[in-house]
Amino acid sequence: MIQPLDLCRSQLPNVRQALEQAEVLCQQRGTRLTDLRRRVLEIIWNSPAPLGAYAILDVLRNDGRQGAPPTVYRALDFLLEQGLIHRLATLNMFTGCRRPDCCHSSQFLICRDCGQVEELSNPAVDELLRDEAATRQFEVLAQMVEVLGRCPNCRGVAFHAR
Amino acid sequence: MIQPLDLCRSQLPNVRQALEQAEVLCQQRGTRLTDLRRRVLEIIWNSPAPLGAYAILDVLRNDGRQGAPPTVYRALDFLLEQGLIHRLATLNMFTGCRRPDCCHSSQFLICRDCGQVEELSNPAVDELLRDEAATRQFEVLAQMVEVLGRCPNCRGVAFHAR
DNA sequence: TTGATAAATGTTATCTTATAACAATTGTTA
DNA sequence: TAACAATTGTTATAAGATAACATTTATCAA
Ligand SMILES: [Zn+2]
Ligand SMILES: [Zn+2]
Ligand SMILES: [Zn+2]
Ligand SMILES: [Zn+2]
Repeated sequence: MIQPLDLCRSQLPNVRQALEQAEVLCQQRGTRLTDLRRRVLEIIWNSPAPLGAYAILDVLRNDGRQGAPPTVYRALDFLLEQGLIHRLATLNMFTGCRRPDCCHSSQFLICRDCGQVEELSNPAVDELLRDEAATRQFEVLAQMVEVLGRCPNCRGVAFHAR
Repeated sequence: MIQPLDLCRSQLPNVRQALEQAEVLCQQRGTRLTDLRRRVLEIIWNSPAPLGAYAILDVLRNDGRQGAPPTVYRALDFLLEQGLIHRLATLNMFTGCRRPDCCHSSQFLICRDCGQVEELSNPAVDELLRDEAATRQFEVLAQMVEVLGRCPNCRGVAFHAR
């Protein structure tokens, strides 16, 4: 069976890098990046666009592995806890974190057409929201900032456009 | 049957105001705020915390009205289109818009404990995100900014705390 | 090495959120 | 009043997520 997307073990350089970094981080933290968890992370990184839990499950089953939704969601929970992936609330999907080494608040540019996601980490956004919260004596626990739109590719922005 | 929350036609001043404003806006726009749509808006405004679609459906059925999920979702779609309500992606819930008259991007402070929501509309946040997007030639279609945390009440912030 | 314990995964069932498809009703206009 | 469009009712189902318990695997002390 041929996969429509390249979700097999293609091992693009950035994917290998992400996996290696995850390995190191988990070792440092004393947490266990098991086969299943590593594979889920790999599936997410191999996808050009964020994936939903059930899409991940499909790939796992294609691997020949047994599993049901909890299998995937537990792996995702671990990866979220470790900051190795992010959940996109507007899409109910998951995407690999570009900076899993440092705790950060991020903003996402999500292309409506091709699904590609860009992860930003602009401290000014974070500060602005913290200021607004502080003014109202509101304690911030988490931020979700997602911008939906169209990426340059899907807009057909000319190559020479500065 | 007694309602746990005050979701009946309590007609708090701000609720009445919101409904009247919705009426006016729809008239100006030539859109139809039908009984069902008005009632759904009223249910949302009567609730101290945002409501899910199925919670709204429960109230409608308590009204003695017939209905199924599509009944509610269609009304919600209309209210969203008209900018009379917002959808909170992190909660899958809906809350009344505080400024339905003018198009705006908003930020939400959502209390994890009591569910209360504060709607902000800080243009600086909007601009910052637009700038980031523009830098990357990304066309912005919608923004979702939700801050999860704890409100002053739930933190037990002292009354005299400046 | 073995037994006890904790952690991770498998499995079944169920819950929540959302939509597709089509029928019936209501409103609008010619 | 007939024709048409918009709204609502109805049934069924898709999609996302979790609860509860069984089984397996890893860890560690004896
Ligand atoms: Zn990140
Ligand atoms: Zn795109
Ligand atoms: Zn608003
Ligand atoms: Zn609170």
